[in-house]
Amino acid sequence: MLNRVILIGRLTRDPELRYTPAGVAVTQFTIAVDRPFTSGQGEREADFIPVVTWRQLAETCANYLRKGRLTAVEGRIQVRNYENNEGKRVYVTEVIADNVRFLESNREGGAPQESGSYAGSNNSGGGSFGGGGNAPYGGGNGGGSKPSTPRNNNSRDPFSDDGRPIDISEDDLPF
Amino acid sequence: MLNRVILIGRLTRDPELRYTPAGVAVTQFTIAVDRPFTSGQGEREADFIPVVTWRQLAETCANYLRKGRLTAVEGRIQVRNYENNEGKRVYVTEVIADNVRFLESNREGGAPQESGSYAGSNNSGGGSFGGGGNAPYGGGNGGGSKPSTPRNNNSRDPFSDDGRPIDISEDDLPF
Amino acid sequence: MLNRVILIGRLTRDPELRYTPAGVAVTQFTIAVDRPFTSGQGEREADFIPVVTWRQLAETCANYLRKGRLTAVEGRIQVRNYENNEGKRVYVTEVIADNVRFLESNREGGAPQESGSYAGSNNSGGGSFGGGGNAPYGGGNGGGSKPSTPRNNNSRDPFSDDGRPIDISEDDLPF
Amino acid sequence: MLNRVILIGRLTRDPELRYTPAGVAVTQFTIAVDRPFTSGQGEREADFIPVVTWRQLAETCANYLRKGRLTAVEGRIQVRNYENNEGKRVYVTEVIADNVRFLESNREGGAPQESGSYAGSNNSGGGSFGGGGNAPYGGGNGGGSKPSTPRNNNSRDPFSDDGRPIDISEDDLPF
DNA sequence: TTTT
DNA sequence: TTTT
Repeated sequence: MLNRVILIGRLTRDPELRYTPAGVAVTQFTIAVDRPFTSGQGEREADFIPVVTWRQLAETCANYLRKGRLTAVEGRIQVRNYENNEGKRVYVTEVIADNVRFLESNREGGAPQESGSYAGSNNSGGGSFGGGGNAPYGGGNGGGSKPSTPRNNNSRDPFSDDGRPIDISEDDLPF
Repeated sequence: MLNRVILIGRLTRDPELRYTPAGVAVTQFTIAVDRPFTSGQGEREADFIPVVTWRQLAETCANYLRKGRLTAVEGRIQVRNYENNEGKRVYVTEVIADNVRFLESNREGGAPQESGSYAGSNNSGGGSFGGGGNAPYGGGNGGGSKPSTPRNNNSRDPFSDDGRPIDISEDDLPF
Repeated sequence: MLNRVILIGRLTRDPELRYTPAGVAVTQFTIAVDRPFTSGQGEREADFIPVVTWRQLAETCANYLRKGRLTAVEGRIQVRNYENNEGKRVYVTEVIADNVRFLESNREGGAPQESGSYAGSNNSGGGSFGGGGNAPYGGGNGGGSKPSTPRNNNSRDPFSDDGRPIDISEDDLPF
Repeated sequence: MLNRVILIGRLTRDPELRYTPAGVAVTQFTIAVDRPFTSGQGEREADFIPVVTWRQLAETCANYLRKGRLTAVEGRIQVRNYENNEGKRVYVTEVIADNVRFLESNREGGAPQESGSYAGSNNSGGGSFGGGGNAPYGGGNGGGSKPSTPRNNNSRDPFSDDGRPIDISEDDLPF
């Protein structure tokens, strides 16, 4: 009946923008959030929490977020599951974000960017990677930063780019 | 740097109280939270979110929560991982709760219990299931408790209806 | 840049539905939230927090909420100010809610209603109190409804008790 | 029963550190949070939200926060009231913070500081303004920043420094 | 009375 | 598999 998450942490990699077969933008990234205490061994640990954004917000995140950036994320916890190639049910827990705030700007030494986007209207999509990424608030994009090429290739990760269509079905589309 | 979750939903089962080898109480349960929208096929789905509580709060939850009960949970997302018996790394995402509110009492037809506990002091543990379940706030009640009348609500309420037009202008309209 | 509030408490009065001159529905109510500690004199105190809802949600609240009901509110803090009749600036702090959950049903002894509404589309307003109060999710129920059995909870639950020791190590112990 | 607030915004002034007669540190500051929409006149507005911190966290905030800094605040809404000098009851709404995160460092062009503090242990206090401000994490304090001298002098503001003891009683002391 |  |  109520499901609300707020996180502040840093991206572990550049975000990955994809499109569903129907052309809806999705971007995924992981945010590292330091724990508020140290482990038994005196080490400061972090939780690595997967985040998913959809549509306009997906494109904004792909355009503006980068590895290492301090970021605030607001959303809800979602647990989806699928059957892997060994016939075993795998559970994936993600934060579906509807609000993302960029707490550090693109420019070196610059101030945090007073931007971010609430989940916006549907994007009729083109399907081409990185296409149509409308900048919010008319801003220059701040650097050669086109959305990073995916680096990982683990068939268990629903977001890995292995040339096959993503395993997020249209059914997972929120709102 | 910040990691906060608030959930309201229902327990899918009775909670399970265990003790670590060192005698620290842990209880786990899963809370079903309905999604705020219907799926493509028009069905209302839910997320099943695992919750973990420790120490005194663990014992209180084990004593007072039951399958089906409406419950509010406050905590943080934790992602731990371990190697399974096939040598594969498995990731487990849980909400570590530090505040749990029982929104329905134990007795049929009763009012929600105005209780719940913040994470408390360490419990040196006994090991026996259900042992030591100290009632919060002085005692089993759960009883005839009709919704408490709000404490005081005299002329101080700025929203009392005194027949004059409201002082909210159109400018205050959000969204 | 981010402003999020979640409250659970009880209404101090029935909600008040008004309409702006342009016919937009607004309802206001105050929610009493017990403090999580007792005062120096050992009394349990509460905060009385004013809540405002707009449009469809305003009408739903006016139709379903009543004095004393346990209610969850999600929204943002707003501080507005106006000049009073003595020419003095008065500051008013309210929670502008975009999500309200009714944790107790209308009928005595009934289960909490699995309803509530996200801020919806504009309502062109009628002006008559209680008009148009569309029940959310198809209808008056409120009835014999014993807590719904959680939808499904088959073998997928990672916390089912299968007799083996739990896989949480002492290292996972927080705080 | 549950009362949680999370804010991200900028300080409108340097924070003000005081001590209660019993020597407990309190600091107050206001955080400006931009609204997520523009007003009818197309202007972007903000809410100015008063924040109070106690004890160790109060001293940390006084030492590290400055006007204009981007800051995350976690806490609860508190509504207290007192009688002003005209015998009228005045309501004051504040966020009592138990977690504050400094999202911008003290150094120009530097990275956000991975610090902040959870509400800590009591401080037996000295009573002298600015005394005893133990730096967290052993850090140098980062600049000529001694706690700002108070600037405002409105007898209605419980935090104004007019030479009289503050009107926050020991009773308001949380936890 | 306000921050970028 | 991870961020500063």
